[in-house]
Amino acid sequence: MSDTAATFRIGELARKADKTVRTIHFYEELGLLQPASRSPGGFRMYTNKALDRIHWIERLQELGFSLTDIKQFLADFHAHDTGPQSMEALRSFYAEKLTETQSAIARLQALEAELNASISYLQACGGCAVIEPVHACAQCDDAQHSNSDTPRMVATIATRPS
Amino acid sequence: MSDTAATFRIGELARKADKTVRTIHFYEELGLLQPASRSPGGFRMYTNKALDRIHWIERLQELGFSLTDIKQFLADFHAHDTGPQSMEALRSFYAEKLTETQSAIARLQALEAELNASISYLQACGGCAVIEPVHACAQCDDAQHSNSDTPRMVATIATRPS
DNA sequence: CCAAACCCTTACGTAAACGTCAGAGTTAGG
DNA sequence: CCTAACTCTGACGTTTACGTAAGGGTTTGG
Repeated sequence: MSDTAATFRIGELARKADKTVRTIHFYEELGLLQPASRSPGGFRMYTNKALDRIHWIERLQELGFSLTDIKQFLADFHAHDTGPQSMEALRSFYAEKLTETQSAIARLQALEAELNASISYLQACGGCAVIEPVHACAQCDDAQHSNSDTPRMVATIATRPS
Repeated sequence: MSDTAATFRIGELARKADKTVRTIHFYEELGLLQPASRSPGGFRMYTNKALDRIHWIERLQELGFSLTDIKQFLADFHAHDTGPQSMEALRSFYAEKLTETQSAIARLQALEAELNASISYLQACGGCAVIEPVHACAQCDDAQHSNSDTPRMVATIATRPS
């Protein structure tokens, strides 16, 4: 939690958070972030809490939430009467995303494996003497890449745009 | 690689690929997928190769490619004169995405850890007797969750929308 | 040969997450 | 007090990946 209750204007917040001013305006339009106060002239004034909030939003976006998901959650969160109820809402919100995150990881790892297989298969193409365009590769049975089948991610593309 | 050179119309392809007809039209507009032929009356006719191609597109989308990225790659791929050159393009294309995939996995794993920490911290809130709204939780120092600091993803939100 | 089910092309619509003016007011430094 | 730099509130523009609808032809089973 960033301390020091100093307040600053939107431009500085934008710099600190590495967002554009427009983005911060936009978050406010969605109800995701309010300035701590306004200057006499009407400028939005923020504290470091706003920074934390923005980082939190970033995290949730990385987890695959849309901004309106987040807005929706914030509404739910504050709709409860007691702290424990709100916290339980937060917990189940996170719990749900945890399982989604885990399956996302699994999917990416599967893709990683496919990429690795494809890459090592393709490595052998470097030593190939074929001078024809790539369609010829469809019938390739060069001993170079002998052991395994052609990976799907290679086989599929080495054919003319059908 | 799906075999049997039977050809079918776009509706069947859509069913097999679990896409809408519009999506397949759209892929064609982008140059990602051409029908193998047209019926006398002008209907698009496809073979199972189209299915493979669609699956390939799906994979790349999961890897974070936009459809225009894919279009761009296909252009590059076919722009080479020899098979080995094209294959090298494919290899470096995949190699680049491999590292991105790996860091994506790392990021998600970090998020997974944060979620786990937050969830187990929040578990303790169930036994809390506070009846006030959630802002009271900001000063919580209940012995329930004694050991660790409040996780960032909890601390940030347990404060009023500032 | 007839109708239901499909498909064609053309073209405008949509949601998300901002980008980009425009015209006017506000602050901070000198 | 003046000016450069910043901010304000609209409000329309942009990209991606399709959705949806219109006004037609095409296929195929009976």
